[in-house]
Amino acid sequence: MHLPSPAPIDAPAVLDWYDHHARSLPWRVPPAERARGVAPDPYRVWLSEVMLQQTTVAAVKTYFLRFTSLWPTVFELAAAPLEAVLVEWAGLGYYARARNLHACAVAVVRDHGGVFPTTSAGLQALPGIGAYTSAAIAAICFDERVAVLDGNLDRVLARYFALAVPVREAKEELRAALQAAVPARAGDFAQAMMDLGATICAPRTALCMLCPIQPGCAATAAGDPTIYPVKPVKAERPVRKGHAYVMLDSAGDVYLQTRPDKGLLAQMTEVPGSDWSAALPEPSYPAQGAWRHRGQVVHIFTHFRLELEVWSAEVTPDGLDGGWWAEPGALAGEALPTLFRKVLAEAGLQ
DNA sequence: AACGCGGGGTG
DNA sequence: CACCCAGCGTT
Repeated sequence: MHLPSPAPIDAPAVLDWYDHHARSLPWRVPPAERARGVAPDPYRVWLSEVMLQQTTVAAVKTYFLRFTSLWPTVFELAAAPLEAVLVEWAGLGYYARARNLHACAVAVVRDHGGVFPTTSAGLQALPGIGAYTSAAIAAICFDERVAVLDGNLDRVLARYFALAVPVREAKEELRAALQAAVPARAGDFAQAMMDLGATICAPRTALCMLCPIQPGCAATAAGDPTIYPVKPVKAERPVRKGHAYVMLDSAGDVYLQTRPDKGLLAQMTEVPGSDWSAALPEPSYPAQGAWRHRGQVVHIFTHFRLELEVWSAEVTPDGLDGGWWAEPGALAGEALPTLFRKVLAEAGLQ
């Protein structure tokens, strides 16, 4: 429909390129070892894939090493308290992933004897594993011949086919075109295509002279590949404003509490604050004290910009309920998202 | 099908 | 600044 009688993707050329130029990554089995029969550990592949959802390789590396050091197998991760997983995940974002990660580990141990399912369909039934992640694990670990389609591939394929509409409107056509190209070395092919997107066919640059599928690329033939993928119309980012209250007791400990079970930053740790709204509310201090305005923290979420006024005071802890007092030196061990680490820093802590 | 959901790297 | 990243679950 949207694809003009495309040239098939040259999988042998892609694999040959991968054999020489694969990125070395902590969770990856290099192609030479894979050829000798070394199989990737599904636990490590799964963990890396969940961390890599909407997250860059550079950001994931340290978290991956930390997690695999603390919890080398799915059994240790399943036995860990959810709170410990959230603490370690803090800073990586999209915290539903951490809750689903733990739930998935528990399910694999409880329902599958600690062995991950070996098909994309079986994997997709687990928490936090969707179309992309199930395909990626099945291909990389078990060479299931399934199309592995992520954001990198959206871009590579949109260029290869000079796709005239936003990717969302042609997703299944792209999937079918990719599926038709998947070779027996399905795992290496999937990783090769993603490496291609990350290192050659990058968002702002396209090093077409190095690309193994340049001969069939419609965008290169037409001129400038970087005009693809066509962007959908973008929504404006609204501003929300609010207050954050950093309370200290006479010992210098800071008052923390847990956010609600659902919504933004669910179940993570915070300092008390106001609602966030388009107009800045009047301050409403949660306890008596000599409140001082410490400054403003600006934090960009995907769908809005947040401006928080940061206040601090030494208070008498009357009427406070549900939270706890933390020593400033122990804040690293709290499940604090980056937003609230900025707030605490603005108030002079950590 | 559209939306909510973090944070950091990059140009 | 804007853009985008090895997406998923909910509605």
